[in-house]
Amino acid sequence: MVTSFVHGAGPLIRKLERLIRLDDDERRALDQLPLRVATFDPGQEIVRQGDKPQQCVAVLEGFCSASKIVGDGGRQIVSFHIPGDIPDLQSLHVAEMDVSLTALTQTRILLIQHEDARRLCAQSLRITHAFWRETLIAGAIAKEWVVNIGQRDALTRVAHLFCETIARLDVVGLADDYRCHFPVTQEKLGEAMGLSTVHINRTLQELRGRGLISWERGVLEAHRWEDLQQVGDFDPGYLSLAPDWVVLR
Amino acid sequence: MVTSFVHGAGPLIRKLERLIRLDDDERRALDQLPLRVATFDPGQEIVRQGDKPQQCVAVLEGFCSASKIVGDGGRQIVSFHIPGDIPDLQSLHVAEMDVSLTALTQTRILLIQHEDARRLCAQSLRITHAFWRETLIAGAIAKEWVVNIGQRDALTRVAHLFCETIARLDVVGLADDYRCHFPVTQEKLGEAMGLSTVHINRTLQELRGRGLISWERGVLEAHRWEDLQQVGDFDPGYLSLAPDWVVLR
DNA sequence: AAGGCTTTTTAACAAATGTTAAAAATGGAA
DNA sequence: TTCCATTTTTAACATTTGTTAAAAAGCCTT
Repeated sequence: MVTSFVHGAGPLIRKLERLIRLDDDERRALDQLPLRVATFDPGQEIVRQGDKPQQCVAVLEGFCSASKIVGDGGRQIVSFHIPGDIPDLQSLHVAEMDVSLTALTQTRILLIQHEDARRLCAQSLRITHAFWRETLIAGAIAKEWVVNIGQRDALTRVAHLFCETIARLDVVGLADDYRCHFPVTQEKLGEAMGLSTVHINRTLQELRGRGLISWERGVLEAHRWEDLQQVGDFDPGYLSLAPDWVVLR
Repeated sequence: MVTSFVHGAGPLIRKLERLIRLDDDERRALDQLPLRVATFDPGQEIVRQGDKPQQCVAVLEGFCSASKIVGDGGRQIVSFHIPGDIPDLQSLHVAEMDVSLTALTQTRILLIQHEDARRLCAQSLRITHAFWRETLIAGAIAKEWVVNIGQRDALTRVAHLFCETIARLDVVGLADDYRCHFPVTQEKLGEAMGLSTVHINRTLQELRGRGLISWERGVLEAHRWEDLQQVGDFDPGYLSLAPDWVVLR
């Protein structure tokens, strides 16, 4: 892992400001954070299940997955992470990583020492709430994944994931006209959806055959967003937070 | 819904002290909370998906489920809640309830006004962290449910849920020698596991036939805990937090 | 004890998805 | 360009799980 010190809290500040308003003091505190950046190649593990990390990571560029290994050797991807996500914020409170984070593409990661994150929390209740809100969104997405895998057939399930992905990327400006980067193999998609690679392939052909999507060379496009939402039984409500003035005055 | 004012922050204080240490000021603040208790009959909805509640609930007695409805009318239970849980704490930050909470048994619920919870957070960083930690455990359980439903076959899946339930009830002193109340119909169990009632029944017979469990009149017992853990591919790590001194000094 | 509702169990069959293996296509690296 | 590895696609078949319906058992109320 190659890391370098940087003075670039910009992306982190923008991230937190999507979660909650920050005042000048808070922005200044974030700006003074000693941050490092690390780069990972596709397939590299960023953090491993069972690790006891002393830092959190924020995705600057690239895509990652969070996965757990089961007894028989299978792997379940429990979330995909996109730029702006802080996928292991829970490591501030949980002793051992319950998932592995793996880079799906060339990925740039911001490293935030736990110590620094805790100092920030102690200094600013609002930043604490922002962190908490980040983990709540992750929890809401996880619950929706339970529903998706537990109740929906393969076609609906995959359509739902595509909708979720486009919706989340849109928030950070990475989806343009229902078109986004989605650099995942069909095998990975299967691991995320609890489906075999072969069945994923069948399902994709059906979605393409219905003219709902195209997905080539890692670029996903929804051709008829409304219809895709309907086929995917997708309602984006679970992705959004209450306005921060409800929480903090 | 019948409610009555009470002066009984005791259970709430004990709950939070399982999450983080509290000092006298914090205990006093909790003690002064204007709390109400509500009672629900089996099958009654405590909070409904889409609601915008002004309060959180803490389970004092009884069992509840959190579920989401899907487009075709199906229902997925995304979590079971036991005494000590605060199942809708996320409503402090999320505008609309993303799940419905339903009483599975006669249930006593403590109501905490959002306003009061927010004041507590503003007064005590430690209580904020305690709340955050509660939601993180819920998130960890949700991720494990994704794994359970996505990767494990029916037998393993149900065995895993039984292990999780016994382990969680044990923490609050409600499991004795791997024996606990688990007042759920096979239909509900199916909704939780993404399996049909019929298949749940087949699976239970297999578990009983192997002498791993008994489950009669709502009382679940693991006869050979180690073996049940193994069949259920259960590792309780995801249920526990870092000691609080790691987080706050 | 009888009646009626809910829950569990059984059975036969249907459908969705998994498995294995191989062929075709794709994309880098030399 | 060619080669090699990875990924996607196809095919045939196996297995798990779902569906429907009805019977049996359990449980609450009268």
